[in-house]
Amino acid sequence: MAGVSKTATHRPSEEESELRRGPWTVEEDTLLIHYIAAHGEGQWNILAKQAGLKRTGKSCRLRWLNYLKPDIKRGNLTLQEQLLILELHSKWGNRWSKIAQELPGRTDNEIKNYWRTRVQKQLRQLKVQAHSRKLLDAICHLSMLEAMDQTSNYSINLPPSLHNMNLPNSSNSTVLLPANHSSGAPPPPPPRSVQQWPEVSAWPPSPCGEFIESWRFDMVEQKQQHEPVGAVGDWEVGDRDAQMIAPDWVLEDVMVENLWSLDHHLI
DNA sequence: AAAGGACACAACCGCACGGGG
DNA sequence: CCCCCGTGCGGTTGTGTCCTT
Repeated sequence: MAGVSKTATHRPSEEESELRRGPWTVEEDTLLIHYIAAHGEGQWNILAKQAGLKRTGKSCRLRWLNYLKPDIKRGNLTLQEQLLILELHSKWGNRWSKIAQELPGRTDNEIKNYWRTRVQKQLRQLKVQAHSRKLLDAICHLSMLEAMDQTSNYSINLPPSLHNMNLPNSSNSTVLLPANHSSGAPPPPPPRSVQQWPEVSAWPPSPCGEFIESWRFDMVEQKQQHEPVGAVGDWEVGDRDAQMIAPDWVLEDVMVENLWSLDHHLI
């Protein structure tokens, strides 16, 4: 990569030998930031020259959008963000930029890296089938489990897109998420009604339980680093939204078609 | 302590698309 | 209609860091 030139496709120019590649230096970052602060972004090739950067316009644009832009959010993805990525990927596939639009402050590159390094690894290890409803089911279980986690010091607010999923409305699969905990306070303990709040172990076994447990463990490990609730989305969880997915729920056709378009050889 | 492997992430690449000349 | 250029996107790779043996 750095210092590796693909000369077969590289367009030669008189300045080629001066073009820098690889990691950006602090000085380059400073140049780019100051130039954009004064002149705005866009016209990246011109920008690169006028700013005195020995980089391609493309490289400048990428550096700005993925790293230097002021509203870029640093740090680990929150649970909410991870769940949203899972859900959106199930709908849109590898449309990283589109997914990134739903996560303010996160870049498509970051989400893509997260998916390839974390999610795909997990799916591969657990041999979760692509294009299976199991995984989406697991996501819903996972959301619910996290929301009910008594040791959690944060609350989880499902993204609106999850509320719009085609969930069944059967009486034995409702009201598993305590409503009215979107203000940042920890979720209240669930009422001990067996019918409404069955013990986790008494729930219908998830078709992807191993995946869930693995994922939960992964998430618990990250809890120390989580941002305060509300730092990302202000998703509200209302009574209507506090519904749990049943094990036999029906996927919308479009979701089935787009579900987990992972590389088949990896699964 | 050292070596090798695994992992995470920044950065690059090719390609596609749209607008302007 | 064609060409050029800027931009955006998804896939891939290089490299530093962490982990394991």
